[in-house]
Amino acid sequence: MRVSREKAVENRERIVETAARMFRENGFDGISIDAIMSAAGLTHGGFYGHFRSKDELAAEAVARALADNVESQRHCTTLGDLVSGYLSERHRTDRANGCAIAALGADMARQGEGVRRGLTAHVHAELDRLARLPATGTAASRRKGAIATLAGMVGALTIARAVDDPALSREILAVARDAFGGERPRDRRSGRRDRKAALVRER
Amino acid sequence: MRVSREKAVENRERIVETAARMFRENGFDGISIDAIMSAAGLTHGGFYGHFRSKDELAAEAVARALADNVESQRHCTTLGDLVSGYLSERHRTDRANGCAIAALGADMARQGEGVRRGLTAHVHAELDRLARLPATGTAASRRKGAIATLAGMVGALTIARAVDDPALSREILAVARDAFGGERPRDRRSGRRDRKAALVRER
DNA sequence: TGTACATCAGTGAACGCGCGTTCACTGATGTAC
DNA sequence: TGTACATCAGTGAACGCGCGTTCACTGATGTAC
Repeated sequence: MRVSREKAVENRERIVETAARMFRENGFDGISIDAIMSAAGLTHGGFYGHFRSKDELAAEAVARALADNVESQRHCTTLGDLVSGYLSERHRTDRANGCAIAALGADMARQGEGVRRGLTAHVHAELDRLARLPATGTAASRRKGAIATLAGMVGALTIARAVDDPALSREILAVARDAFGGERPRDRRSGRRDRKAALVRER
Repeated sequence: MRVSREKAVENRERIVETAARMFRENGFDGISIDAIMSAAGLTHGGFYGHFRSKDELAAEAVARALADNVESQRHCTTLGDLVSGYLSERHRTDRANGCAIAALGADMARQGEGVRRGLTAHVHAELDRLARLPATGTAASRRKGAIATLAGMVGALTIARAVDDPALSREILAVARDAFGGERPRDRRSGRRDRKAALVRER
């Protein structure tokens, strides 16, 4: 049964949103077109009216997921806020709505052109954003800091999720929050650079 | 046709080794039992004489891969050596023989008990090892450093592999090498803490 | 040590299932008059 | 504005394929005498 053009656009939108969540939760190979379409309230047969292949949907879904990630970090005004949110227990648990890099990780490298292009653009943008947050330092040093911070966040979240031991998982998140500039709730006042410097000095 | 007990043990061994490489290269879902058995020089029918399921092989293969990772890092006497090797272009390219955490990343969290238990044990051991490498610092600060270093290495390698832009990929590896204590070939003499401190100071 | 037989590692066909994809069809929407 | 018809978004059955897994069979190995 035909549906209004407006409704069709909404349906397509809902498929992409649903896929963006389900791919992050289950991985690219862990979820079928049928399951995505069902979750979007449609049947699988209509899929190819919207997309040429599962790969094409994957590319759009990853782009959407990454755009949502940027949007949900928009309220963070300091690096500390951003890192604390990223390395929170909540983010560890909520894979479906969290960072697509950490959720799809190594599988990204095995995906098609579309997915990888979207990811690359996002990494460029995210590094620019992270480099703009600190108030001090040269452009070069801030870029280096941005790369180290992004790598640390993605790695810590990936390991914290993979590990089977809740105490170790919590420890990894807490230490990484500290090391990569996150602020603890009770301690919002002190700046990031102090704690980071302190950690390094301790070594 | 039957085969000597000795040969059967060798065959099983070869299946695990082959799987350890192929899973890292292609992901858990990206490679079939048939493909693994063929690569090991056998036919798929014999598989269930050695393992109860693909999951069971995955658990053994991951354990093997992680043990190989430890073995191949045994010659590293300084943190700098270890980090430089981990964040090298060679390691980025050679997924099949590299770090299993970076190669299987987010998929680990979606695997069964066996895989995750093996990974958890490895992370504990690897953190202990990393914490023993620096000559100075308290036990607590060295453990924190170990966690930050492991997270940074895994994240940097994951992103460097996923990204579509060779220049960005190289930059991420180079900066992470610097930030997480790797030493550049031309500069082996200066210790890790100096450069790390320098980077932080710049900020 | 040699012989006869039981064992069992490996083979290849087969099974059932779920997947990505295709397609004839339906019926509400959009359009031409 | 109302009517008749063309369009096409969505449906559900079907296709072909590859997967994990099973199984009857083979023939070399291991063992009992």
